[in-house]
Amino acid sequence: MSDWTRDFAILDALDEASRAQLLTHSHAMQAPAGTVLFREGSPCQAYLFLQEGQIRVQKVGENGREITLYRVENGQTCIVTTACLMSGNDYDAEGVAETAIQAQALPIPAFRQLLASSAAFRDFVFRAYGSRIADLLLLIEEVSFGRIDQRLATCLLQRARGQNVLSTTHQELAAELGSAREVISRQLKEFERRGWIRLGRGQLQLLDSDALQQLAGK
Amino acid sequence: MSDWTRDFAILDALDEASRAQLLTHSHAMQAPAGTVLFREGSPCQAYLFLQEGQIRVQKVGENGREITLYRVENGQTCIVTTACLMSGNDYDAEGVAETAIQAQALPIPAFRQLLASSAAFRDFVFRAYGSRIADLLLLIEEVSFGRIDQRLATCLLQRARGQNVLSTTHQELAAELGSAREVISRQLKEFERRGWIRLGRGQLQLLDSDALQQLAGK
DNA sequence: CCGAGGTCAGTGACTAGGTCACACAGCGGC
DNA sequence: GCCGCTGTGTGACCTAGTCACTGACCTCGG
Repeated sequence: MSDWTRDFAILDALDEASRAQLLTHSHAMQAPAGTVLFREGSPCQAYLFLQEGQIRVQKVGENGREITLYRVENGQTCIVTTACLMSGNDYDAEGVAETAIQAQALPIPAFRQLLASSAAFRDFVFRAYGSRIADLLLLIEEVSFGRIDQRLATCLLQRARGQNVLSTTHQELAAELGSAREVISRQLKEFERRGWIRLGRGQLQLLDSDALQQLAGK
Repeated sequence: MSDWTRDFAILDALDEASRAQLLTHSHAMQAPAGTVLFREGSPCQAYLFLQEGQIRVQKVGENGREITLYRVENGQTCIVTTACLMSGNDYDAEGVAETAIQAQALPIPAFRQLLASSAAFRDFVFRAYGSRIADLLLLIEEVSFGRIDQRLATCLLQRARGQNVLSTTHQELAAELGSAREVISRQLKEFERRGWIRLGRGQLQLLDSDALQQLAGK
């Protein structure tokens, strides 16, 4: 068994006994892209350390509209899972693997035990948890008070990550922002009219990132 | 010093040593109604057990619009505070005493120490924390996908708590829901037109709670 | 190669909700 | 009574979401 804990920078401070516990009690798991890892109402069984891939956590409304709450990436853990573990409630959001994923799962009893025995582990868990709450509050602020064009611009820049072509559908962007496909289509059309982007089926090219940046940062 | 820990049902399971620690390290504090307990950017210094009164935690947008995130009531603790304590970040929301409050404050070092030494204390903290996350997710869902008339109806019933007259302004209701005063005024007018409520300056009377209930529960 | 069916995007008409500007009513203090 | 403050009402306008429908492109099977 390789010592995957070394890949989690924040576990550096972990004492050797706790590290050993973590290694013996956790088990590797993987899932292909598209797997629904949990949905609303599922019970929560293990604490997850994500080693490879990306998980999108979202809320789905009755009318079918979706909104992405946050993403879990390499070396992170899932806050909703943590919340469920700690409160003992079922999941109240949905988690989907966006790419193939590779993770380590730590079952509840071992999780509780480690939480009790290791200050460093507690610190890791809490720090991750606390900073995600901040993200959720920010999301509430944006959804409540933000403009959709601004949020869309931000979203495009985030997804592009320096690249200037990104492959995605209007529907996906809408689900990301909790908006409707038509609204996104119209906004993108407007961006194109202004010469900021070029639209294509299933993809879109950034022509003027600076303009987007300026809109996003307003 | 009276043993206020007895007032917190969930602290029942606390062992005597931890209880004694809690008592010696915490100090009483109070504040009159309207006090701003913390705002965005304030550092967080203590874990709070609210003994008396009510705290509203809200986000304030740039344009001055507000939205209530949740309330802390008798015998509860403040999740954002917990999050800040655990992650070490500053507050990213604002807390206002809605009534005069009486609380016990537990400074960070003692908080961390108790978290380390007492499983029961950990359980208390986590359980409170986890269930509040669920509230936040629900709020995101409502703000993103919910209808304002429905949310307003729910809000009226909650505030009324069985009474049929409640004293509040349209502005306050708007701040509660993260909406605009005019929107709330118009909705209330519509409710009145339907004979569900009667409007008065600074107050409002519920005439047909059942109708509101039905709208709220749809 | 062609057509069927699926996915993706575009569009007009309409509704819900938020913004702005302003009028006016109730109410307390002088 | 008059002033000034707070709370409410309202019309015009704008942004965002909904609904219904069209057409473009893509793949796959015949």
